[in-house]
Amino acid sequence: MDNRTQNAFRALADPTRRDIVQLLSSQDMTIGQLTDQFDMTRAAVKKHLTVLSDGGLITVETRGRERINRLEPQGMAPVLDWLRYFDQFWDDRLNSLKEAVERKSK
Amino acid sequence: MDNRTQNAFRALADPTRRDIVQLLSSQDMTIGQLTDQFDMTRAAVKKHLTVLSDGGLITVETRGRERINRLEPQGMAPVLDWLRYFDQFWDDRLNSLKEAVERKSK
DNA sequence: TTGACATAATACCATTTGGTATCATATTAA
DNA sequence: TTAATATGATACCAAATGGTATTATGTCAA
Repeated sequence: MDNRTQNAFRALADPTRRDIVQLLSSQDMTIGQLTDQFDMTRAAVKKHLTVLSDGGLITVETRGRERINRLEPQGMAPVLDWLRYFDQFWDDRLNSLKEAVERKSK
Repeated sequence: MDNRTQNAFRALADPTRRDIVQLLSSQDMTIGQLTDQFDMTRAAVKKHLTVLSDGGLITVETRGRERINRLEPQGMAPVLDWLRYFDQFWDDRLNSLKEAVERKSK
């Protein structure tokens, strides 16, 4: 049982959590800042952050009374590894992904 | 609300369903054949197949009294598209993914 | 036509999930 | 020191989820 893979996939299964990941990709944020972006309580956002943390997708740094939530890029690795299992099935949408990465790395 | 993306991520969130996807990647299978691979009832497997179908990851072809479950590679596209959003965050595990695809396409 | 086979559908159940409300804790600033 | 701020923790709830058992439907073969 690969818990890292399971926890990462589980973390990405909820739309609010995927939105949080996108928000954190542009900027580190506190729970308070994140909560402002959603129509739910801070406690609910906190639960989502716990699931994201369990999934290895974010890390938290305490700074004074604030806690900075930060995207952990390596956390996506188990997901990418699992997807690679299906090389032979992917269509050219994956090729465009590949090309985008190539453009970036130039 | 992008239901395709949500349904695909949801479909991949369960370990049994990911196992089913892997099994179907090597061979099309009926429910009966799939059920043999798991320690659960046919009804439970059927539910997972419904979720996978909702997620666009499999298609079903009726052949006589059998129903052949087949992997639908394009179904992974919404997931890949979403992941591409994070180009700038990915580490070299993505590069190795890119390289694997390049090797294949030669 | 009848029985066996392959599957679908439904009702039901325990647990998990996503949310709220409330209370507790720690830090900053006046 | 005390009040405001930022967050954590807990109890609780409704709905979704993952499973079973049971019943129904359609197809193949003798």
